Amino acid sequence: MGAKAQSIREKIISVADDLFYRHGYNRTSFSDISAAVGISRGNFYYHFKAKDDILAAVIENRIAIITNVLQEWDQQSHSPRDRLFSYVTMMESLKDDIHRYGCPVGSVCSELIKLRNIYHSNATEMILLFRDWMVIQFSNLHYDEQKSKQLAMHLLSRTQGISMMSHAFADDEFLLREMQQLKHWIEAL
Amino acid sequence: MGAKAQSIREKIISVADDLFYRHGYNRTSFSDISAAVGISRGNFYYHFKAKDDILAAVIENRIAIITNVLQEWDQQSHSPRDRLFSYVTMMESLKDDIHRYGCPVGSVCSELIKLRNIYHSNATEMILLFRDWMVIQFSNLHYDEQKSKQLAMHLLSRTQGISMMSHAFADDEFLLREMQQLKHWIEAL
DNA sequence: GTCTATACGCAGATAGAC
DNA sequence: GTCTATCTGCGTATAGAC
Repeated sequence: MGAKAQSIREKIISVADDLFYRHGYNRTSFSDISAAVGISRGNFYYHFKAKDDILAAVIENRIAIITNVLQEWDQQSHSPRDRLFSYVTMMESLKDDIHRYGCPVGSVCSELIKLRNIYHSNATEMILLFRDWMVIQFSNLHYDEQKSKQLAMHLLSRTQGISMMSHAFADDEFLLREMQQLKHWIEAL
Repeated sequence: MGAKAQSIREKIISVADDLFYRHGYNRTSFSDISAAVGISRGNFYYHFKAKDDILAAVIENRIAIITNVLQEWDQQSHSPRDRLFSYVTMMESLKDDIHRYGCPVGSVCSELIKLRNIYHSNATEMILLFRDWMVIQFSNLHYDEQKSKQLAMHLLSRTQGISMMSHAFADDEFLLREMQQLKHWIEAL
């Protein structure tokens, strides 16, 4: 960490992450990744034995990033409501990307589940990071464990649905309007 | 219509529809479809020139089916609320399939958008059939056109999110609980 | 109409030179 | 470590026999 330049391996991961998100895992070939990184296809296998290995590294990397973000939100605010607001605010700030490519977490998960990829459970684990974090926030709002879990699943399904519809249709106002509703929902809890 | 036996063409369409839904468009090969239909791969091209042609036919077929369903709901009830209930009830009855394979409409749409498939707009048209029908129901509940459209998009995004989360996680109660909430939401309109 | 045989291209993966 | 050359398998698509 703190290195001036990314290692090749790190560069592959960040490029692959971007391409997996924008084009999907299946549509992203070794040629695509190696061309974007600026290395030959053959060189690839020095760093990763197989395509799934890159996927595993990408997911691992994302899990680390998500974990860090959740910690930051915890530090930035001690009110459960404000923390939940941070999540919604993040989704708002991603609105252009979501509109173009879908939810960064959800779209990859959906694809991997359908592909029956061996790492699909690693992918869904990303969502579970958010869910478990949300459960804590709702618990701190004095809901019991069962209810907190239900509320977390509800909030996640809301944002997933909003992302999907925003991705499928060109309605600029839609995402922001729905996120505003979610903020009111959080306030009223 | 009313034929005792499906034509080969019709059988290909219904088999392809099923496989596209359960395994996704990309993962479904000509071999898969022809094996399921019981014909040779070569024979395939007598009925459809290319894979995209089957997709187009599948979507066209679905659009016809959806149109019929919406008409049925219109005939079965004259109350806008009851009609909207029909939609939610349908989603409830599909809960096992949704859990296993995702929303029959949404999952294919999401995939085709990501694939940048030329027929992705035909696919999203399926969702628009539902949306426009919902807009009529909300209008009949005396909402203005803009608000009706927003409510329709809201309802669709809710069901899409519920489908996605139900598909991603093995929570049997989740879908039914959320659909119940949607019914309350419709009642309170 | 339905079949078999085959062409073609692409993506994943390997071997070996440098 | 990075490259070029090459292999293999699969999926789409075509040709032509029956």
